[in-house]
Amino acid sequence: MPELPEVETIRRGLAEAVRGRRIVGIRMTPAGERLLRGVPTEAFLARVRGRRIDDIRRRGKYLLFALDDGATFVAHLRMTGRFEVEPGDAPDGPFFRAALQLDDGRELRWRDARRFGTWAICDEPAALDARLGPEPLDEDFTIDRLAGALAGRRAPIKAVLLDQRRVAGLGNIYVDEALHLARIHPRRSAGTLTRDEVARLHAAIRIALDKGIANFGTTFRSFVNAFGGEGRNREHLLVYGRRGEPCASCGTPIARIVVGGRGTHLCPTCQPFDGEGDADAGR
DNA sequence: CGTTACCTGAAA
DNA sequence: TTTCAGGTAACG
Repeated sequence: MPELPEVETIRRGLAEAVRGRRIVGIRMTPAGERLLRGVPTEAFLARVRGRRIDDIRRRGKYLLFALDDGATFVAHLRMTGRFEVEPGDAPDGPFFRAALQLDDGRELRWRDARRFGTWAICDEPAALDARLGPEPLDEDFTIDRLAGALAGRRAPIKAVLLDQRRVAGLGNIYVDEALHLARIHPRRSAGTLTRDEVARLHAAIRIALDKGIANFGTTFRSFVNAFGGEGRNREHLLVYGRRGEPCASCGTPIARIVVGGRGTHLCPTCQPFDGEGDADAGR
């Protein structure tokens, strides 16, 4: 479900709703235990009970709750995880797995149909940097930095952009959108991009992500913000989920192919496969 | 490097 | 009934 813009949207909502609150307890369902990946609920509770949430940050697609003892509660929503802040007496609703109880009677509730999401306590959140590439919206994400991440890679550009160690926060939707904006075919071998193409891609990544944030995220299935509201970026997408619809630039029907095992949307006219080999719009 | 597994619901 | 799903880690 969530890529950088969706996680950022949730982060902003959570910052508004729960910053400064203390965690007074936890509710964990049997299906929710998997969240902790083997850490006993009691051990997790011992780390968070009584702690004040001083800040909510984001790194890539991770949500980081800075606690008042210096520890960090790290959550990843994977495909279908949701965080919503609700009154403690509201119904749990579908896919409810766990909740952190707050000192004002509300709860930070976790719902996750597919149960891929994870919760952890981390004493050294900087360790995430070893596994994650640069933040694409930060100053230090330069054209050179992107060029370095792509250099020598033979994998399709789309696969490289989805690799969180190269650039953090991009997922299937925004990669397709960025490649379309940059007029680059998703199957182009990453290392073959010209300097001009890398520069276009660099700008396109930021445009696609900024737009997603400005529209409060893209809701295709399960994404909702911290208050249960849907994002409105879906109607602004240029290619993702628009198979068969005319390209806004040239009118050619948007194609859907598979790249790196992922459904991939592109305009075969605006994004010709001219980098190597022969044109291949279909497939 | 590509493929599979992890789960389960929703859509085709 | 079958296919697909916005993510990632673990395979071979």
